[in-house]
Amino acid sequence: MDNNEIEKKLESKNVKPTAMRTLVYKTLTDSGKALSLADLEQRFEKVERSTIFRALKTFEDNFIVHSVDDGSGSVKYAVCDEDCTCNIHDLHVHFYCTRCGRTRCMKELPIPNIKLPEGYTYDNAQFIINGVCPRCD
Amino acid sequence: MDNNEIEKKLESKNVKPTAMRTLVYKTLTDSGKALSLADLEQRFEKVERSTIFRALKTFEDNFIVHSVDDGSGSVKYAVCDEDCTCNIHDLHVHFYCTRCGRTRCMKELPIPNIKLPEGYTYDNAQFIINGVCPRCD
DNA sequence: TTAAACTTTGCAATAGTGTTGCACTAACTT
DNA sequence: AAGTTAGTGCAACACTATTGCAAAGTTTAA
Repeated sequence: MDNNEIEKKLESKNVKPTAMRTLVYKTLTDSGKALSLADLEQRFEKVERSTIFRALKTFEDNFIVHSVDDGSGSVKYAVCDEDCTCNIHDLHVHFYCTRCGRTRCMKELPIPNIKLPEGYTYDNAQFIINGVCPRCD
Repeated sequence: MDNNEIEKKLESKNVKPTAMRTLVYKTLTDSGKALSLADLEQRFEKVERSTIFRALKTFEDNFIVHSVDDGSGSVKYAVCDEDCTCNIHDLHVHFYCTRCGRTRCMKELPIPNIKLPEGYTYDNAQFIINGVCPRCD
C-alpha cells in the first residue's frame, strides 16, 4: 500500500497522517498479520516506543486497527477492514500459532453468536484459537 | 468447601496438599469466579507472591485450575470441573464484566466448534465475552 | 509573516505482572 | 537421626504498558 493511499485512509477516519503514523500503518498493513508494540519497535529502531504506542491508541480509537490479546503476553494490533466499526458484527476469530508466535485475523470466520444467560449484556468478544499454522506444520 | 475435601481433591490430582496450596485452592473455589495473582495476594497479605504463583502453576499443570486471559492485563485462574483435562472438550466461554472487572466461567456455554481453513491445527482456544453482568446492570 | 495555540514526538520515569535463583525450612525416606 | 527432596520467602529482574513533561513541528489567525 503506498503512502498516498494510507494518508487518504487515515484522513477518512479523522486521523492526521503524520510521518510516524503513516509508517506504523504501512508496516502493519504490509505485514499482513497482527503485530505487537515490541514487533513494531524492532522494525524501526529509531522511533520511540511511546510514539508508536500513541499512534496505535489513536488508530484504535478511530477504528483503524483493532487489538488482539492472543495470550502471548503482549497485545497485538491488526488493521481493520474498510468499513469496520469494531462492533459485534465486525468481530472475527484470531489464530495464534504456538510455534511461530504469529497472530492472524481470520476475517472469514466471524465469531459465532452466543446466547448468554438472562441478565448479561454482550458488548464485545475475543475468540483466539491456538494451534499450528500451515507454514509451521 | 472444607479443608478435608480440598486435600482429597489435590491428592487425587497428584498434588501434595500443603497449607498454602489448600488456602489458595479454597480461596479460588469459594470465590466462585476467576482470580488473578494480585487478587489472591491481596486476600492474604502474609503470603509471598511467588508462592501463590507457583501454587497456581502446579495446579494448572495438573488440571486443577485453568487460566483465562480476559484482557484486563492480568491472567486469572479458575477451578476446573471434576473431570476436566483442559482439552478442547472442556473449553468454555468466559465472561468478563467491564464494569466490575469480574471474570466468570460460563461452564454451561462450551466453545462452539469452528472449522478452520485447510492446514491449521486446533489445540486450544480462549473465548472471552465482554459485557455487563447482572450484578452491575 | 509572525505570534499564539495546538498537536505530535522523544525522553525519562514509573507501575504492574510474571518469573527466576538462592537460601532456608519442612517433610519424607531409609 | 542423617540424607534427600519438595516447598516457601526473599530479592532481584525483565518486560509490557503507560504517563508527565519539554522540545519540535504544524496550524490558525491577526
